[in-house]
Amino acid sequence: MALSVGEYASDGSRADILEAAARCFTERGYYATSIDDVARSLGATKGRIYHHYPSKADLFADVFRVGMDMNHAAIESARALPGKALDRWKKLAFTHVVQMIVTRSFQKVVWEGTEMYLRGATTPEQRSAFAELHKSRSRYGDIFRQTIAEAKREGDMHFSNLSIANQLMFVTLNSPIFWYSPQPGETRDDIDDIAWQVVAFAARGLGVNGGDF
Amino acid sequence: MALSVGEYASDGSRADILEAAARCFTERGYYATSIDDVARSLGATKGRIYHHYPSKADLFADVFRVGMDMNHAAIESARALPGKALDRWKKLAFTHVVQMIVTRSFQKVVWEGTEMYLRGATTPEQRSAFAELHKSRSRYGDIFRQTIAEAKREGDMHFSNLSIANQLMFVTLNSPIFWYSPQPGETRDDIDDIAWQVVAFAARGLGVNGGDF
DNA sequence: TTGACAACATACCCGGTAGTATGTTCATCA
DNA sequence: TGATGAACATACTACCGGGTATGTTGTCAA
Repeated sequence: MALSVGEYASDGSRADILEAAARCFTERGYYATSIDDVARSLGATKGRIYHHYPSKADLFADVFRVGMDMNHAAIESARALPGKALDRWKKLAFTHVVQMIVTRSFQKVVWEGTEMYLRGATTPEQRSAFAELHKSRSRYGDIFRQTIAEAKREGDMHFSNLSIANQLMFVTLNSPIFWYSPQPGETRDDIDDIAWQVVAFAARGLGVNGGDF
Repeated sequence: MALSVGEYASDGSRADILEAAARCFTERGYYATSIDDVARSLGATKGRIYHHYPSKADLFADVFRVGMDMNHAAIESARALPGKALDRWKKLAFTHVVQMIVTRSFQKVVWEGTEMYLRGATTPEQRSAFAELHKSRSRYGDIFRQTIAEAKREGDMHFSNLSIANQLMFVTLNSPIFWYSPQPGETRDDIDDIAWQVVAFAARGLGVNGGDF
């Protein structure tokens, strides 16, 4: 079950800042977003943000952290589901895609933060904080990776190279952060329908037989 | 057949600048890349770059343009191939993926440029130049979109929503720009093998029967 | 030989932005 | 009720980076 941002902020006042920051970073990216932009979108000034966060990078990292925490929490119940790995994967994948859609801002920050870390675009001080976040993201990714490896051993998936298959799966499941935009009058069922199409594409891509479910 | 960057630069001297700019923009992104960075990676100074390009945005746009021109040229021979749409798509998709791998720097700029245009992060002056580039990219995308639509009519593909399927296909075929990195001692065959795995994933995702080819 | 221009390098300006130092207001509690 | 500190706003500084203005060097043509 998805929780609100407030549940992951260290206090209530930070929640608003986090959401505003997530929106700004998503729309313009890290470097093109100024602290004044975030403050303006809150109807406030820099003072408010610097009172809660020591630097722009720390604010960004906190959005990253909350995004990952929400992801871990969302798949918690599906992680240890008994039965076939394929069924567990379907549940995990669907939950993940819905999460990409409904918490899109935070997930784009997770994406950008990961890219920043991987290309080493961080100062030494921030590097350790980013390393921790990246480990959290790796643990999350490994859950999926191990699940599809198991599903392959059980004969329910057919792909040749695990690493490549894993990359293709993730890029597919993550892709709504790039192309999804909320439509007026859209219901939860509409989102579920989109999510299933994404999961179906990934499932077939991974070599699941009769992938239309 | 892929041509070198020099073929697309308006003169020889610009080619080096374009390649250096593509590398820098790819590694750090548009905003985090300074003109001095590009100049330094050339062993030169700003003067050289501003002698050939009026602004940073124009340089970026030219990298974008060259990237798209290379893509159009690469699929030229496969565009009007006779026979089934599915076979045409396989050729197009494979060519595209190889292109993403071997011209990775330029393609990441195309990606970022498209995102910048779509979220309107451009000044009014640049907007018209970017609009032209975006149209070029749309024409390119439509070739694939029409091909999979035709393949579906011919009963060789099975997906529910064309727009979503198209997005998922493209994000899959483009994904090497995010996760591929050249390995020491890698041959053209190795790259072809990776490309086929990507195409196979996309083909199965689009509902091609017996997608292992 | 010289003048003219391309192809740069150097030196400088200036706006924007991260970060800081210093108010100001309000609630809480001894 | 006065003192204290949290939660901000305001005012300021320092620096970085895009862009420009001005040298400098080599080449080539007349």
